[in-house]
Amino acid sequence: MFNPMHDLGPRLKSLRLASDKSLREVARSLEVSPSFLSQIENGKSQPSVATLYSISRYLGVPVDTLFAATFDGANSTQPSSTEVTSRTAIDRPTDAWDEGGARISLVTAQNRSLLTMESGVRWERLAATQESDVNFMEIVYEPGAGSNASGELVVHDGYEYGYALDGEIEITIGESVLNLSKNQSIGFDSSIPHRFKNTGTEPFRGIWFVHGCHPSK
Amino acid sequence: MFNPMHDLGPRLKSLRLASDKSLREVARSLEVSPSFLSQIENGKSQPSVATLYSISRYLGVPVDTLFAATFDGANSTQPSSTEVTSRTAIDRPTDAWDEGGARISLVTAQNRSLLTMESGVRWERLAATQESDVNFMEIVYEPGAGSNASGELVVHDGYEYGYALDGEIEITIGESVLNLSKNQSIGFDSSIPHRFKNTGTEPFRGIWFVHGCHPSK
DNA sequence: TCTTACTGTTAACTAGGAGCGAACACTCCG
DNA sequence: CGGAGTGTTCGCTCCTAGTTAACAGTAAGA
Repeated sequence: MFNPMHDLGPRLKSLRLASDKSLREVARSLEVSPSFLSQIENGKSQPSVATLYSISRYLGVPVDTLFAATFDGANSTQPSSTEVTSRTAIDRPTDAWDEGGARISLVTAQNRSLLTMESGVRWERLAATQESDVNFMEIVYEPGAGSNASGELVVHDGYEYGYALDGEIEITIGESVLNLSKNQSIGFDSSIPHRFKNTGTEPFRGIWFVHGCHPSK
Repeated sequence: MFNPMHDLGPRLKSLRLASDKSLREVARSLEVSPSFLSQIENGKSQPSVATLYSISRYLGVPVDTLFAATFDGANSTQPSSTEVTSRTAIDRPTDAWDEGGARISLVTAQNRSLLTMESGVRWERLAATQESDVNFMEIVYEPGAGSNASGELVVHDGYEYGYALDGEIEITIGESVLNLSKNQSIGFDSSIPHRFKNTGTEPFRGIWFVHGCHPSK
């Protein structure tokens, strides 16, 4: 299980050193004891929320940046050890449909192109334009359904954007696992290994936008 | 002395309510007792840093936005607490917001950046990623509102994609005038002169995706 | 009406750790 | 040799994070 705190102390320490402040100096300003500050920096103790807040404010750093994997920070989540998946199923939505070719494309619920996967995942194309490396679609994940059966993470070029219409879905991106629920939206760099899984009891429905951004094309 | 925590509970509560979750449901997911969560929400108790972190991650909100006064300084991470801007008119949504810069960006109804135009048009940013020429947003056109007051057609680079959530909107693209209504979607080449206008009696709400595709950047 | 299953809230309690002071070992300077 | 910095560790106290249990209220059946 991932612990967001395991790196907090060292980060605080390096921040303090970077601003060239002594431990006692900081302690005095924050009205805590030097010993306690030391314990925090060495992970031997953990501050209360109020203390953490005052420390981070003193150091001029948003609290979120102090956590190991902040989902909205500019953190360097690397592909690292994650192996790339097999291409049996369709990893890249961009490959899913033939080119549309229209300059304008209006789609109703009735005339959508439908793509059903065996795993309880459905994609319905929401627009068919000339752009080949773009996919605008409604996706449905039945309860228990996941990006791919094996549960591996997926990597591809470009960016991905989603908006949740109904239900809830668990999204794993790099180190972070987060839940997207109704009216929430997300955007992320698809080169970070990711996976979706509906862990709930009702179907998840969302508007999805995936584009490959290959300027050379 | 200013206490950053004095408003934390209510904020958590409103966020939970907004995502339509029961107190017990959240408590179960976070593996804390419902009673404790209630105490936190009512300011009768304060969470540990770890608990606060898991709560905020569960609700999809950066920790910093939970504090009453996010400190000033150039390094405030996120759009955080809905900043309201008002500008005369912006033709190209791509120019609307500053760069977000995150590789992953989760946005809830509460922490969206909001952009209000006087003409009854509202844009709420749904994701702030590193991509500069991309905009993923929820747009609202009040009855009678149009792309711009004068009713001129707009031209810009790239493509535009939309999905109608509520209401109906009249879209003029080149020679064609078409109506987009609930659950319908559209995609078109933005270099064709276009214009939106809500000719109905109820507000139009939609998910919009605009990208400029300027490889030269 | 009387259950059953939710909702959120409060009281009483406990165990663990937030935070302290004091002593520690070290370096640099006069 | 002081003294004045630096950061670290030990042992303790007391507060509070987090618990269980009971509470009151509402909505849906039977």
